[in-house]
Amino acid sequence: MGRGKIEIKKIENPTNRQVTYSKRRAGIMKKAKEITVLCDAEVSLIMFSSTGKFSEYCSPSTETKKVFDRYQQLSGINLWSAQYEKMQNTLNHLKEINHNLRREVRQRMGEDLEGLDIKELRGLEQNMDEALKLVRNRKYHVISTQTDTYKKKLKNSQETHRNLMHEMEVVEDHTVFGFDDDSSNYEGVLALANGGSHMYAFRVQPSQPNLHEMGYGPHDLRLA
Amino acid sequence: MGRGKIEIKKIENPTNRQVTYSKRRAGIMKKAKEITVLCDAEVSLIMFSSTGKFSEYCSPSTETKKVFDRYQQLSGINLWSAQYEKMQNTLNHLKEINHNLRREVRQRMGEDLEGLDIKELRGLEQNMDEALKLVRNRKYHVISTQTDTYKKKLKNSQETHRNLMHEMEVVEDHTVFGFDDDSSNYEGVLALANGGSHMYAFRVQPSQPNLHEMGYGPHDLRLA
DNA sequence: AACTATTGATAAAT
DNA sequence: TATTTATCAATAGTT
Repeated sequence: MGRGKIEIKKIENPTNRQVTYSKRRAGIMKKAKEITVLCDAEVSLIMFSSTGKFSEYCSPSTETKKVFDRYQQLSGINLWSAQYEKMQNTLNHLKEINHNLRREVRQRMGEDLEGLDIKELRGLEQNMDEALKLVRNRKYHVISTQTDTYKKKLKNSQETHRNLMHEMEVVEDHTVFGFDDDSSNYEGVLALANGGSHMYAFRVQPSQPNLHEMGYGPHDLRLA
Repeated sequence: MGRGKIEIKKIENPTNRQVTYSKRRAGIMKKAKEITVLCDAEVSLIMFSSTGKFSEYCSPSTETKKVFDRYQQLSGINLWSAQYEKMQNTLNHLKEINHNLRREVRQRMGEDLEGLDIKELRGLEQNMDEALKLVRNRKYHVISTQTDTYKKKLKNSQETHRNLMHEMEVVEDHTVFGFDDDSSNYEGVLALANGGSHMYAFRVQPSQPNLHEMGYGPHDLRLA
């Protein structure tokens, strides 16, 4: 259908090939639209030119995704099983690690110790003992830091106050009660550090509720 | 192109429609093949007739799945977005929980304490202290159980031995050295329980190496 | 399913 | 790149 018939083989001249592609692409598109309307068919047509340009037609009643889904069903080919499997594996792997981490935490809380032999128990005890020392040290460090800050603040406000008093004395020749100069009363901070009955606020908690959706329900840690 | 032109609208006569579908389907298929060869293009054509019959053409250089993949990339439409996103969410969620669990474990090992305030440190210390007691109790329990077993075994073998000796005495009228009857020497077991310098064998370890594949490399706990 | 008159698609020229 | 045109291809209606 043109000025002389052509042999159906690759057009070597790139320009010519591109021109022919454009024309024939338009032709096929038109045909696809026509068969869609005339015959009430569903059509998905995807084309890539040799230069990589992409064009598609999809019958208006549907969308490409739906055609793909239907294609999957009818052809029996699962188009994304590979991807799916890979993710599923990663997921299972993460779940396993998660499970083990949970057990680790539980054991470090003194639960779930039935599976451990003497050697493991001894190791755990030793490890926890050392860790406890580290936590204590850290606590004391934080307390002393906080105490220093408190001392400084106190000193500052005392000075400010004293200055005020002094000014008042000068202006009104009047005496008011002041603070003790001794600032060794940071027992309050220590009391704050050791008092109260709050348990350690477990930091994983906020994301726990949704765990049930992933089948972790029965392993709930109830850590707080 | 036929005996008189036709209007492009649905053919109401079902027989006619089906005939036209067959003819035009063959036509489009041919066109698809031709453009594939002539223009070195990649084509995927999927059609469903109004009666549900499915036919496809796919250029020989590729396969339908590849065309779909490419379609996804170029069109920007993620065909599997729904399911993919769902899985991705679950995955991220698991990762987050994992991360938190790791921190929890690290904190219970005395690391990573910088982020905790006094109240939290106090709680952690208290919790670990109580947990440590539980672990110790469990250890002693296991030790005593093991000691009992040891005692029984010892008693049994002593008895066996004594019987043997007795028989030998009877038979050969000969005296040999035996065991002490006192079996309170389970210090050996206790020594075993407290001796050695092995750290607590971290039970998550076996599944750790593969973590790198999931981008957890830098968070490696080095717990053993 | 085969035929054929007719329209439609398009290769080459512009 | 778009338009034109001569020619071939597709197909609607018929058999």
